[in-house]
Amino acid sequence: MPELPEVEAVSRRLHKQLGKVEIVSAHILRPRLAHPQPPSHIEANVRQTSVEKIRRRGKHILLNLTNGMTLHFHLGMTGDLYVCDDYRFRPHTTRAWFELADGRALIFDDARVLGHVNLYTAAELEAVIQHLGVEPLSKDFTPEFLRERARRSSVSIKVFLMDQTKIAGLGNIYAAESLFRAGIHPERIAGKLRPARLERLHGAIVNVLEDALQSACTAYMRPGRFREAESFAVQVYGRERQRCVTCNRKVGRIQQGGRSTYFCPGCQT
DNA sequence: AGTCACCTGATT
DNA sequence: AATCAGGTGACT
Repeated sequence: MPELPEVEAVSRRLHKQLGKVEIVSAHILRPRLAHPQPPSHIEANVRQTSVEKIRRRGKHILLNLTNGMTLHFHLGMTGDLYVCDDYRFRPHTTRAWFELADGRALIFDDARVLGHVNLYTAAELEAVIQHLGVEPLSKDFTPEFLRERARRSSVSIKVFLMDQTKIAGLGNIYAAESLFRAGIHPERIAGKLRPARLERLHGAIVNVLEDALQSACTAYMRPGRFREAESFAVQVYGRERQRCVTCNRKVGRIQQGGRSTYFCPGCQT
């Protein structure tokens, strides 16, 4: 599920749903999620607080609590975070939940249990997120920034794009889609790309993320039905052996850093 | 810089 | 039964 656009949509939905309701209790059903903190640390310290502010940084969701601490979530591959109207009807894949004073519940739903939930002081939080790179939808993300960061990198551009310490929030799907839109082969070495190509890539990243954010927001705001027409239109991801939407050649798949990369051997050079 | 382990569920 | 998965950190 979640790369930057989906995580942003989850944050916005949460902002809408949550309001200033008191948290009555916390239940960490899978201790691994809170590792290395013991679940009791969260359970003991969130009760009788409420959420003051909701922020996103990269793929991380940060809930500032009224007691000065921050509830930190990372959704991993399959995580989702939302308010359920009745805590008694939480789904089977609920891995942590927070009972709210109005009878509702904040649910952390994560089939694969690869996500994280932690409770941090300001200093602890800083240590966790300080390594993150630029926000790609902020003013700080410029073609010059991308050029500077790519310059000394000897990894493939696909692996570079997924490095959270360089750009925070791109994952496997949108990295592949950005490279397709920019016409760049995923195995090109980041540091060897010419400025003009990096500039095109910069534009492609911003466009892909804006499109995907739009889609994610409309999709996530409707509980239940997902509207096909509004979902992000992938052009290469998951389309191995299907025809390229532009040149009609067959989309290929390779392995990079243990992940599948989809690309068009005709359009991406 | 590449591989693996962490988990579970959906799909082939 | 085997393979695949939108992530990340810890290992060679």
